[in-house]
Amino acid sequence: MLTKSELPDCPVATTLQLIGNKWKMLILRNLMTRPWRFNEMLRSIPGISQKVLTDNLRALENDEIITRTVFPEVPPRVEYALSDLGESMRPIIKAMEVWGTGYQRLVRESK
Amino acid sequence: MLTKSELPDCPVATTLQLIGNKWKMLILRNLMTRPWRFNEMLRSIPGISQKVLTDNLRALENDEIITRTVFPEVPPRVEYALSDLGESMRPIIKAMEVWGTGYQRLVRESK
DNA sequence: CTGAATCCGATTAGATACTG
DNA sequence: CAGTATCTAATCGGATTCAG
Repeated sequence: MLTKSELPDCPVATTLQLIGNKWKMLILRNLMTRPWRFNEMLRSIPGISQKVLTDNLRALENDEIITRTVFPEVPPRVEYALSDLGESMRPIIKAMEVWGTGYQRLVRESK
Repeated sequence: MLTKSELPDCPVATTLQLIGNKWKMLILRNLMTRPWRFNEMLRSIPGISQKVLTDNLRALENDEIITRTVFPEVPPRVEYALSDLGESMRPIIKAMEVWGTGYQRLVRESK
C-alpha cells in the first residue's frame, strides 16, 4: 500500500500512481476473467517483453493489487490472480472496455 | 481518429492507445469540470513541464478528444475543452476517481 | 500568454544469456 | 516453466531559449 506521504491529493492521480501505464491495465484486463500463468500472460499481450512483464507483475504484487501463488510442482507453476483490492478495480477496466468497444465501432464504420 | 490498421483487437488496448498515459488522464480529469487555459492547466498538474503538456494536448487534439480554441485577444487566450468524443470518456475518469477516493480512505485510516 | 525549438540527461524498454 | 542479470537502444522528460 502507498504511504500517506506518497498519496496525491487527487483521487485520479492516486489511481494512476498504482496502475498508470498501459501494461498494468492490460495485465488487469486479463486477470479480470481468471487467474493466469506467467508465459500464458506473456503470449497474450502483444509487444510486451519478459522483463517488462516481470517488472509490472512485481509492482502490482507490491501494491497488493494482485497475488502470486507458487505451486510446488514439476514443472513449476505460478499463478497470478486479482486480490480483493484488484477486484475492486473492475469498474475502471470495464469502463475502458465499454468505451473502447464503442470507439472501435466508430472507426470500423467510417470510410 | 485512429485508422483501421492502428486499431487493436482488444477494446481496452484501443482506449489505452488514445489515453494510455497518466498525463492525458490528468488533463481529461481537469477538462471534465470546464474548459481550461494553458497556463492554468500547467499550474494545476504538479510535475508536468510545458513541453510535455503541449505534446499531450496536441496528441489529444489530433485524436479529436479535445478541442483547442484561440481567442484573438491581447494577451492571447487559448481554451481547451472536451469534444463530444472526450465527453464520452467521462465514465472512465469517474471510475478512477471513485476508486482513488476509496483507496485514499484506506490509506488514511491505516496506522 | 501560449506556445515552438533545441539540447541533453534520465528513465524505460528490448535483446540476450543464464538459472533453479 | 518462470524467472534473473546484464547490457544496450530507444523513448521520454526537463531546462532553456526564443517568438507571435
